Amino acid sequence: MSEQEPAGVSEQDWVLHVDLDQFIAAVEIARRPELRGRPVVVGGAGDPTQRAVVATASYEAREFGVHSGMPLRLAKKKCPDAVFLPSDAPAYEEVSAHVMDVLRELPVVVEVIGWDEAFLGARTDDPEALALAVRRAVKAETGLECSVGVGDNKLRAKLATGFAKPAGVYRLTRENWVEVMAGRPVTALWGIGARTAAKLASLDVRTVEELARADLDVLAARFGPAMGPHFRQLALGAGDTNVTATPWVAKSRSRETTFQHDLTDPEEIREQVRLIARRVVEDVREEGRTVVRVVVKVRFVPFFTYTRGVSLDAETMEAATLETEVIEDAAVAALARFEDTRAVRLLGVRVEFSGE
DNA sequence: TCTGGGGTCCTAGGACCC
DNA sequence: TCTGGGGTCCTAGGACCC
Repeated sequence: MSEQEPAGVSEQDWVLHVDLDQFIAAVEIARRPELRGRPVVVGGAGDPTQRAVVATASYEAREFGVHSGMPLRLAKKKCPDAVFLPSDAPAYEEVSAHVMDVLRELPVVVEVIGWDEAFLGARTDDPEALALAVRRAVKAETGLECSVGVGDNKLRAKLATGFAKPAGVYRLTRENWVEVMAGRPVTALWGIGARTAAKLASLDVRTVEELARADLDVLAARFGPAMGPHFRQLALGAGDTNVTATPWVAKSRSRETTFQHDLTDPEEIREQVRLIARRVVEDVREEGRTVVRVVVKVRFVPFFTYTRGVSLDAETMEAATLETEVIEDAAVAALARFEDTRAVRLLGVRVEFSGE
């Protein structure tokens, strides 16, 4: 008893990544139990004849090849018997907030990174036990299943969750990184998508292992001084370990609309931009932040997307915080910088805030 | 695969300055 | 006016993520 307890000697810092399983579909099924076991597809207004895409498909719908980002029309073709539901953002936000509160009850630092995802920072000698405690608490308090990745940094924890799904726990660290990841395609990494993968393939780099061995100068020449070396770091499994509970502050806020029918009348296009600008102003009015720039996005038929922006001078900025019309006028001024007369399928307005 | 909506970060090129 | 070299800021586009 005289010996001092070697407190903390066997403990180390861990990053856990929690991801709710088929979150949006799960929320819908929770409030309509009769949907359990059926293919459920949530997205847009819930009408598969409209221009919209899948937000989330239930596991049953995924069996038919339906997945996030797929046009509803195509989802309907692949799975005619699926139940199509409209996306109900406020409902998901509410459930999400509840889940995050449950996580904050645990002895961890919670960093929210999306509706259905969070990193947890913890000091423990048994991260799997903690992960199971997370799963039990979320299930008990919200009825939702989640998967938990255990890692020695954020990248590995995030990727581990993919192997944990559904409703499981998986550990990915420097110990098993090579064994698990080396042979996988580079798109398995968080931050490398199809475009980058295609460019890498032209350098004869296709797997994680090949990227880890790739020449730094070649990568830098192809992808720039920051991204090139960054990609190789990803392939080595290197990543940030800092989990912070500091609330996220948006740098910009936007709204955009894809029209069911293309717009061709310039007057109507201006009116729609004003309407969208007003919606953005409503979103941000309460926050009282200084808007420094207003950017309009136009997607012409068939799918050419451009942006034009106007920066506000000091005087206008001051007025903008008080007068919604100032933002509207700025948006119309930005729109006027487009010279195209092609039909428009999407309009968007984004406001950027000052750095303070 | 006729391709949503809301965000972030990086890069390239031009303007401008010394 | 045949014309360097650097630094910084701004803008638009691209890529990625959920």
